[in-house]
Amino acid sequence: MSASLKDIARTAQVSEATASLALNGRKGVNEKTRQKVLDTAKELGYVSNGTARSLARRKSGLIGVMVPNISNLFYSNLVRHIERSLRDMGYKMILVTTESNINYEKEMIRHFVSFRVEGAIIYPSIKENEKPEYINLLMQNGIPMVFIGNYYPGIDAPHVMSDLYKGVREAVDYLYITGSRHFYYLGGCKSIVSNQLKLDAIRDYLTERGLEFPDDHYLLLEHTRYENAFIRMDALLSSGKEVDAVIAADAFSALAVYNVFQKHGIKVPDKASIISFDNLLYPDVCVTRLSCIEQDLGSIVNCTMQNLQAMIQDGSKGVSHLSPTKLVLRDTTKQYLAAEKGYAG
Amino acid sequence: MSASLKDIARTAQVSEATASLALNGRKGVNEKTRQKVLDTAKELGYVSNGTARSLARRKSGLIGVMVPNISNLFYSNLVRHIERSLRDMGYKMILVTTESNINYEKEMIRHFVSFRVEGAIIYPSIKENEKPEYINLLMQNGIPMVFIGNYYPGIDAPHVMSDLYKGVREAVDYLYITGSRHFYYLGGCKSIVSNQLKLDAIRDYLTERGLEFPDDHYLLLEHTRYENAFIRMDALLSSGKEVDAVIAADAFSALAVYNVFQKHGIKVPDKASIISFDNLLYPDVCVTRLSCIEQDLGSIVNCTMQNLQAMIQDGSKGVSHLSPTKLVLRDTTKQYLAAEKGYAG
DNA sequence: TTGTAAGCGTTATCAC
DNA sequence: GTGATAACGCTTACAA
Repeated sequence: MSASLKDIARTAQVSEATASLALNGRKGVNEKTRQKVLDTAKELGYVSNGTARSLARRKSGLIGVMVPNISNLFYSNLVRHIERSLRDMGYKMILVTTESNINYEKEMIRHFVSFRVEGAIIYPSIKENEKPEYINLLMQNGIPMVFIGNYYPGIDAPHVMSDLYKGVREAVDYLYITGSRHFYYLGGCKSIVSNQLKLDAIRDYLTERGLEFPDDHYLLLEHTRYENAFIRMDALLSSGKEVDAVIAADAFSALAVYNVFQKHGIKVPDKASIISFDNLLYPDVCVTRLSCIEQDLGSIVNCTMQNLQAMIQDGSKGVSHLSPTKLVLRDTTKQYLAAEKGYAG
Repeated sequence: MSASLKDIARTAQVSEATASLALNGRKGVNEKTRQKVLDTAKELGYVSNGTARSLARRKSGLIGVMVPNISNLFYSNLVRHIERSLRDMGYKMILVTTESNINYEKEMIRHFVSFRVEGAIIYPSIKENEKPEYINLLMQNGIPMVFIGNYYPGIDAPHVMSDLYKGVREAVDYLYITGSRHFYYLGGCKSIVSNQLKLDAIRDYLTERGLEFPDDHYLLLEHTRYENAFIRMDALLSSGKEVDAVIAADAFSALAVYNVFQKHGIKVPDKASIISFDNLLYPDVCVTRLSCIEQDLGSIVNCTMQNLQAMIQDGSKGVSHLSPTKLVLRDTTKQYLAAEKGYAG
């Protein structure tokens, strides 16, 4: 069906070996023969068989990238950054998604191993993942991996992510200074490290100020999305609870919160403030211009890549890294002190 | 480094052949030997080498999927649908993006061929693509392909996409009936079929009604996104042009248009209507609840998959299909006649 | 039921 | 510079 090296060799009247050398631009082959080989290759529409090459070279030129899904702007932007780096580095990407399903995640790890990726970048998202040891399959097969955005405790691999604890503390500090006292957090399961870090940051800060952060101020969102957030928040306000600060794990739930405040006649930011994560939606298309904790995808990806490259080349262990976040203040937080603290608008 | 079939064979004291048969669940192998093989495989942490398997079987189990990018909700949703189907069908997906760069697109086609994908699903996005023949590389290598969402004229492959012409006509009809006379279209380059279809639909309808649709009523957006749309629209209104109907190629530019109308004190939908494509953003998080032409991703993907499967199995040619769109009326169009025409809110 | 051996399409190590 | 030839790790006739 498709032309093989053998076909080229036969047509160009050289051995397969020379044909291979010529096609791979190796030195030590007569310029004329090279030209002949290249010409017949083009003529026959030859495309080298990557499968066979991977096998022979014991190198696939592939990097596995695993994210929960790509219909989420955060992940898709992350992937875009990764893809660009990978292109620059001369790798091809194998992108897979897990839908936060542990069986898919396991399957995809095997997929990576099966195709002998040279490295793996993994965004972990399985909650209550008691035994994430299946991840070790990579290392057992000599495949370097780095966690991005999050990590599974107990797995001996470096992680590169935002300094969420610090970022949330900074946000809580700003909210506290501007008068908020009744804090709520809307987000995912705390068995996931990133959520735990955010909760800890809130609780620690408030505790230091002699305030409480009761368990029921943590609204667990199964899918941290609009409807769910709206319903939970609406119920909360209808029950008469006082709430003047909400930190939401994503923009859609934050906007849901805003709409609920509107519905209940609570002025934002006068009576209540909202801070969300990420800064990926055009602020001007939204019902309100959200204040948010922006993550530096570029730096996260850069650091991940450096790690991975070092691990692949030197066989080094790699080193975890926390990337600073940036508090972006817009219309869902009070303006008080904004200038002095140096927060960007 | 990683255990191979040979290792298993040696440890389990059988030949490689039997080990292979056992691992692949083939019949004709003693239950005891099978168990022994399976056990040692698990023990050694064996993962079969997909590269070698592809080579030996002359089948990769891979389907190539190519989209312009994944940071766009339309594409990422499309991919999510595709991925699910592929999983059900037992294929693995190789997802690549082109950033609408013709060199990347060519490179990725070769990538597909190189790894001998069993089929390819391609969302074409290169404008002014004079010579899209490089796409034929797939067919030349016996790889069935189907265009999704759009197509390159002149390439002999089926396409599955929305019936954009009909969808836009329906929208224009609604706008006309509700009083609009000065139509504008904001979107991508008309060298791309999908844009051409939309423009034709508008022009044809208006011509039939004895109205004009001058060339400068088509605002070409390089990247059909917020800022660009805002600037163009703002300039237009500032120049004093009358505009009472805008069809925008995506939600972000539609929302930009809305903001521009607001800025100029033009009431939407009283004085001007806006209809965008896609229905992927929660309407309630936006500055206004957009009316839109919704595409049926599910049906597009289903049809694509059926085509591809038939082409792979029977070697059939595949057949193009246009999937109906749905006009969703919300707050950027007048309510007149909405009920009678049976349009959903 | 099991083993032998010939591929699959490359690359890499040698001689020549 | 070039050409045999042996890997690479698996599948699959065909024998045994």
